[in-house]
Amino acid sequence: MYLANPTQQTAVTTADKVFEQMQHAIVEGDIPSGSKISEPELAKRYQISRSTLREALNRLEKCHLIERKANVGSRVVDCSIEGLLELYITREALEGMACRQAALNMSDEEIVDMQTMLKAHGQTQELKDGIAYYQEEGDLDFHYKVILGSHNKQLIDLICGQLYHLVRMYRCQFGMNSPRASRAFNEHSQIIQAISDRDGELAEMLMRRHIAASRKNIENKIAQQNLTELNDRK
Amino acid sequence: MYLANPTQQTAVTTADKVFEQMQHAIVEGDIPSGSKISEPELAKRYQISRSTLREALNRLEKCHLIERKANVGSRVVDCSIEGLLELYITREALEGMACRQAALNMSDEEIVDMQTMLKAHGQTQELKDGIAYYQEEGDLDFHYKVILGSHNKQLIDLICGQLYHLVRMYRCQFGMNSPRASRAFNEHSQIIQAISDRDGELAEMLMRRHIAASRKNIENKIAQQNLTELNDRK
DNA sequence: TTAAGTATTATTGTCGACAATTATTCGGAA
DNA sequence: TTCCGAATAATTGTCGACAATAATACTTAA
Repeated sequence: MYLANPTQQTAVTTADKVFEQMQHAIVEGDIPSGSKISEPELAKRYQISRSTLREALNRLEKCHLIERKANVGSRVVDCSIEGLLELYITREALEGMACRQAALNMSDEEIVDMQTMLKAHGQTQELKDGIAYYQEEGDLDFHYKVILGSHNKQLIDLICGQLYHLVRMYRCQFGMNSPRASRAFNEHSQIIQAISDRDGELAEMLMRRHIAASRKNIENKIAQQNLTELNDRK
Repeated sequence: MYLANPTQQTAVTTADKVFEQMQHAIVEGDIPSGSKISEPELAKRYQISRSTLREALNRLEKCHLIERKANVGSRVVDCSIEGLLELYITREALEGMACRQAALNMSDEEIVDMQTMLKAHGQTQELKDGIAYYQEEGDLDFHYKVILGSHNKQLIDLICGQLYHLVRMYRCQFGMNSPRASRAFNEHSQIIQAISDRDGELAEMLMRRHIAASRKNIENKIAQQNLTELNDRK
């Protein structure tokens, strides 16, 4: 199942609904990464006029899932390794700062809530160890809670409203579930500890390491994957 | 005069042109911060249909200059002090990281170019000391060069394509030209030094301090301004 | 056969009108 | 007078058609 991000407001207009559908389709690769978007075709497929389709396309462009060129058309962004690494660099900067702000601005209730989640998360992990999926959901939940805890609208909008759609897209398309389950759990624990200690500096540092570790893990996986492909060809 | 940001591609379609005009108007306060946007009225003013106006509005929304609510309409974002501080927090995170990446990724030519700019900048400052305006332009030029030097599309797009429109808006509307002319120059020098030393860690740290100092300077100005207003009322 | 230029087709951009939703005004009852 | 509700007006969302631009196919000349 798809995890809705918490900043997304409920779709009211039909353009909103089509936007959400296309968002799913792009994130999960049903509309392939890098492919050109034909307005007439998609308008017909979703049974709407081109105007409302274009409205939906504008929102997709806003969260960096498609790119438009004037008088030429739209393409789905393509998932390159460079793009993935750039995304993680950006996450490191933004989520690191969000974590620092969370340590300063989170309410006590929010912190308790997060600790509760972590506990539940730990139990789930013990039960379904190896089953990556819930871990992934838990990971996203955790990150969302920290970001929202920053109480900084600018940060929240940039990360949840824009970056995380791309994050989910890369996770889907590169098949990167279940990264470092147990280590991630420990790292989450440390971060929550720093936040409840109101230690912004440490919180930022730990979050940055957490994301950097995730990035390096991905780099390794990709390198390993390339190696396997190389061997298969022989 | 208005300083175009370097990532903005030349306007080709009429929606683009209207977008640019409205962008100016909003940044400079001709369309007041916080005011509601009437689609029929603006379409008439710019002599275009509502469709192309809405296209322009979508781009304004993309760079966070207006906000839309379904079935209700658009408003120009309002410039609050909290918003300004949140913006600077975000800048600190993103530009700090951009600066680190610039230290790693900038070409030698780019570095030379930036050093040349700094030198010219210093002479201008000596000549027109006290005249804030050129200083401001120089400041933006410097920041743009560092950001572009990161060679990270994600960072470049987020900062130049989105944040900096808001930065310019706040600068205009709060009348914050000429902040800390001589100190800023020294800070810029140090940053360039760190970049040419390829010391990413130091470069990030210095850029973060530079922006944080700017933020604190603004906080002081606002506090002082409030104090003056309080005295005037007596 | 290849290359360039032109004609054709298809796609995107723009327009004005209608439908659906929200805001406002007006009237009546407490 | 004040508050609530219905009718009206205004605004936003959606639609289909036309205009302008880009991509494709075809023709012709070297």
